[in-house]
Amino acid sequence: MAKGLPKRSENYSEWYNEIVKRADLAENSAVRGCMVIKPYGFAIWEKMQRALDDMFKATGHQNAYFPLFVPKSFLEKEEEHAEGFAKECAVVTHYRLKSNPDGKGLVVDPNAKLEEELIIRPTSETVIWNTYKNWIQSWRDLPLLINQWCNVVRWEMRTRLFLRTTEFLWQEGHTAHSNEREAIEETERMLDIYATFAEEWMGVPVLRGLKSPNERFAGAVETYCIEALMQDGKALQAGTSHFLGQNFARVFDVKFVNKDNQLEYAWATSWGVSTRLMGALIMAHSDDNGLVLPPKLAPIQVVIIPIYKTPEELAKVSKAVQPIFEELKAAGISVKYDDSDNQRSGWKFAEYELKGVPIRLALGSRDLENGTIEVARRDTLSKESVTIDTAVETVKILLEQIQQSIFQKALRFREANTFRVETWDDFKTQIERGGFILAHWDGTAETEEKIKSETKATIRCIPLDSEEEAGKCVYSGGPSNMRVVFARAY
RNA sequence: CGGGGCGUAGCACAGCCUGGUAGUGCGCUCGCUUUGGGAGCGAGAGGCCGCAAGUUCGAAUCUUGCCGCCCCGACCA
Repeated sequence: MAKGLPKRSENYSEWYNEIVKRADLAENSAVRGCMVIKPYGFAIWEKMQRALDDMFKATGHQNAYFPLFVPKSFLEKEEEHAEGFAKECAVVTHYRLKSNPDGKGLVVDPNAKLEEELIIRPTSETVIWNTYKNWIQSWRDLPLLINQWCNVVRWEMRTRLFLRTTEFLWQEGHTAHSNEREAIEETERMLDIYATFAEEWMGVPVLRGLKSPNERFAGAVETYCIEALMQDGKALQAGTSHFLGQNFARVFDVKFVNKDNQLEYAWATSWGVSTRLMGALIMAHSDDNGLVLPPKLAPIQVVIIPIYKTPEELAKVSKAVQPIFEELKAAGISVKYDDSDNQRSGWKFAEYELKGVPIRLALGSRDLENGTIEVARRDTLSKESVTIDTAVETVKILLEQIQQSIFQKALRFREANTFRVETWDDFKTQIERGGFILAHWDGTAETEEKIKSETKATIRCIPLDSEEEAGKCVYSGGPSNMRVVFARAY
């Protein structure tokens, strides 16, 4: 176990915080609720960005950039949207400071009050649809498939590194379509991309589903989401894709002439994932030794550590390492040879485990004699010695295996922690133990609200693949034709 | 905004109750010995004890006020 790291099973949130800190991912900044993402953490985020961006481009999307500031009048336009975000907006009211006439420092210059307040974007639907008005005239302008990578600000009461920060990084896609069917297809396509990314890149299995009306994005007709289960039994919403209908087109007057020469409002979608994915990644796989990274997202996939006593010995080891290092690099594998002499090898072992590096190779004089090298995998902590000439091949196979294996492990965990529950008593007992609960729900907001206030459990989603099944609501006993997923969530 | 807790070296903390030389561990610097799972010994550097006022011969310690941070709720990607 990593020295000084709290045990995952004893205090999950402390464990989480320590992993974030000790693995050099991020830290709280001096600015309230904001975080500093450190280079190692950012390198992981960049890998996520690149993979997602490639998927967006492959489905015809283009990147663009829209303003940070949203005039208050924009935000007001769509009523539900405005109401949903009003409580968490940072507002710019002035544009100038001046020296404090009563002493040191600066004060807001009262003469520099803005005529209209500017909101720092909590999301960009309004600025973007205000722009789309000028971009869309004809059905030939559609579909318009735009994404932007940016930061947003939501003034949350309580924050947690990566999971909920006042400012966070994300991508938000905003598309416009000429008809409803195509917009819904887009919404589902993007959800699918998110699910694929979560499972194949992050190794995090997700449920795909619809949000209940209560949990829907403010201003959306339908919100699709992917939900992941963390190791402490709590759910994490990992991505959302919204079908916005014509709501934003209507309030921003985005009309186009269709093929029948009729004026029509455009149909909208929006979808996003954020740096919260970093939190999901950490919580889904890591253990008492630190972070566990899927090879596809690891900034360093293989670390090579020399074991030596004297400089001469190091020189010999380095010479033996060199061809392996080059070959791995040539194979497109990100490899680091850590021959720094300010730490001992045992310290390095622990350090790279803490940082989640998937594979460690260790080579010492004993190996030189035997023509072997030690290969250790981070996910299982198992070690084996292989002959030096098979090392590169072993690494290639192992990287694949680890990627699969951590996904399978997370999947088994989710399966073992998903429960079909029939009675309210069982529900209350099970929710305390964590996990996903599949239960019948009468479909009313009242029941949903009562369950939430009595147990802190929310409907995470109505799974897309769930089958019709007659049953009785676990709370009210009312009729239900489908099970929904309940859990406590981050 | 309610309820708890904490501000002392780069980091983690003790000391405060009962006022009197500023401490410990980690980290850092130097030296020697070590080196196949977070090395050992020795020597050293490093402090406006959160800020301000008060009580006192004397305050890290007592009193009051302020500021900041963390945890638990309400809010949430």
